[in-house]
Amino acid sequence: MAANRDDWDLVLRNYAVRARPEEISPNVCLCHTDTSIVIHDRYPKSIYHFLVLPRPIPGFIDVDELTDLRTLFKCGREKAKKVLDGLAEEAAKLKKEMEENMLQHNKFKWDIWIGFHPVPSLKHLHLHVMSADLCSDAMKIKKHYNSFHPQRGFFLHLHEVLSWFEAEPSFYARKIQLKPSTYEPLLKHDLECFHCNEEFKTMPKLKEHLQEEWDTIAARERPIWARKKAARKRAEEKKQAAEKARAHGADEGHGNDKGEGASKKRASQSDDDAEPNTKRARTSESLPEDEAGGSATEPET
DNA sequence: GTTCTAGAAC
DNA sequence: GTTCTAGAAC
Ligand SMILES: [Zn+2]
Ligand SMILES: [Zn+2]
Repeated sequence: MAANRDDWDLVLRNYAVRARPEEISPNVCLCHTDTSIVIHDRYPKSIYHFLVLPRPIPGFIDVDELTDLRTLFKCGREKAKKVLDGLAEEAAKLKKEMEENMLQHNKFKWDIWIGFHPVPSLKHLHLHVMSADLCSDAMKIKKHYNSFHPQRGFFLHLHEVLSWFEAEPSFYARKIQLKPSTYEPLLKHDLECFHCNEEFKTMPKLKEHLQEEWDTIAARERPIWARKKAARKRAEEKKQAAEKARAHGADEGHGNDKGEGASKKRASQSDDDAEPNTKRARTSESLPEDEAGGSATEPET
């Protein structure tokens, strides 16, 4: 079962066909259902980067039909829709967890992209669910960058793919061909920042700029989320104080039933715990609990 | 998908 | 001389 030079493109399929996904290393596989599994991208191209893989289902869909988007559409419109809806549902759950993790570890949350590559390198359909930053050590070459640029056209957003089902039959028919020749040239496009469209001549320059873009957003957003958190905390304290006062009043029977609790805290403080904006907290891709430094063999894309 | 590295670009 | 890209991988 050695990972030969010849089967590098089967990594994802090998996960998808596992009868017991729970036996896959937790450093690789986050969670699974009867119809899908969620794994870490082994070479994440953003701060958060996951893949949702559909599992073959006896009597419904087999592994050959799940090679990529093109083979999925070839096996029928209704079948394709069911698989995509299933992936969408899983991605929505994952997105929510990612946002919670962002707030917890980065003190703010930012956009999340959900989509496919029309011409994938690895076999087996995989839905990318990734944070919108493209800041990562594994982001190295132009092809990587353009394949995830949200407006380049190569990255097919899930909502876009789903919209094909609502379009004219001729449009649908054309889209589901997913011809490599229409997509591959997009990967050669000049390097442009997806935030501000500035052009860069080399990847290192672009990467430096992308980091600055993210730092700027973080510095802008963190104080906002810190204030929200502080407001929630105050509201909770006020509520608890009110309950305590009510209970106390009932016990002693000396309540002046004005309904208003005792809490009158007026924090003149501007911000409880506004983080210093310079912070570059960079939580890794592990979601459920912290567990950086995973060294297991995670899948690549 | 990545790694490795020749040679282009600066 | 160093940085960076891009094509082969038996
Ligand atoms: Zn920019
Ligand atoms: Zn891929």
